[in-house]
Amino acid sequence: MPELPEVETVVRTLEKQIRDEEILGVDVRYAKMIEGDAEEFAEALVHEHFRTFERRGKYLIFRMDHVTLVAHLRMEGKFYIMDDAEPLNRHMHVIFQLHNHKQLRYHDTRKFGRMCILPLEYDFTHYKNLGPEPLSDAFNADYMHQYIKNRKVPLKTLLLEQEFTAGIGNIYADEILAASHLRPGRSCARITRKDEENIVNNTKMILSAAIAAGGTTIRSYTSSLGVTGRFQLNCAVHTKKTCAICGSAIKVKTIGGRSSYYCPHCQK
DNA sequence: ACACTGACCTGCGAGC
DNA sequence: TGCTCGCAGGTCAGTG
Repeated sequence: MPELPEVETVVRTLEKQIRDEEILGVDVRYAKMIEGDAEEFAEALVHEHFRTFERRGKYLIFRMDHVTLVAHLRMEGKFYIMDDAEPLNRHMHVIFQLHNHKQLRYHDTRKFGRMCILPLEYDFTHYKNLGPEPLSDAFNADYMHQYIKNRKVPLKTLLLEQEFTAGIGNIYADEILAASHLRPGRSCARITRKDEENIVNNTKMILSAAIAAGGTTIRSYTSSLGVTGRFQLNCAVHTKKTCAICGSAIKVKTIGGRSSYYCPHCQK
């Protein structure tokens, strides 16, 4: 379940670990992981160096010398940096050979993650119709007000729409709505201007707190644990049994096809 | 244009 | 104990 804060942590951690490292070879062990031709993917990356590290929504973006490498972890994707003498397991699907017997390994139990190659100068501003970054000034109450005009989807569904804002997943969507005292099933057509401001402000607060918390794990990073970041920091409602504020039993409801946790007392 | 559903995958836990 | 079944969830194609 890596969402924006986790992806940000992974990108910053990898930057520390493999910046300017050269790829000597690429072994794609599960071809469907690659969008496009897996052999061309591998060939395009040989002798390329990891130059800069960016994130757009939940996408990891590595600018190399002549191409851009893009990766999406989906639910369970993880990068590991390991010695090439370490045995591979059956969930390691893409292996990047580096110098000094080092390897960058992509691990994904459910094989949902994807990677692809794009041109070096590719502009990700409108990639896959992604909306504004939630931590940017472009994501504000005015923008939200405009966006939800003529819409009536549940707030939970709205927050998960990457076209609305890029990077929020199931866990943080629940947390943002809990902090905003709004139920996930509430229609976006039935909220006030003040609610819009609360949602925007709480989104920024919760995501930046999560990034700050994830960032602290960089120091304790060890290759055997994978480059993951700290997941699910101090959730108020997600997967909780009782509300930390009022003690009410947390309810679970499927909204937009996803389990949504909320406090029936604190959220209206 | 909008809204909703199923497919993609595998591991795990509940229930029988 | 061993089996089946449903669930987990990000994204996209397909349908209404």
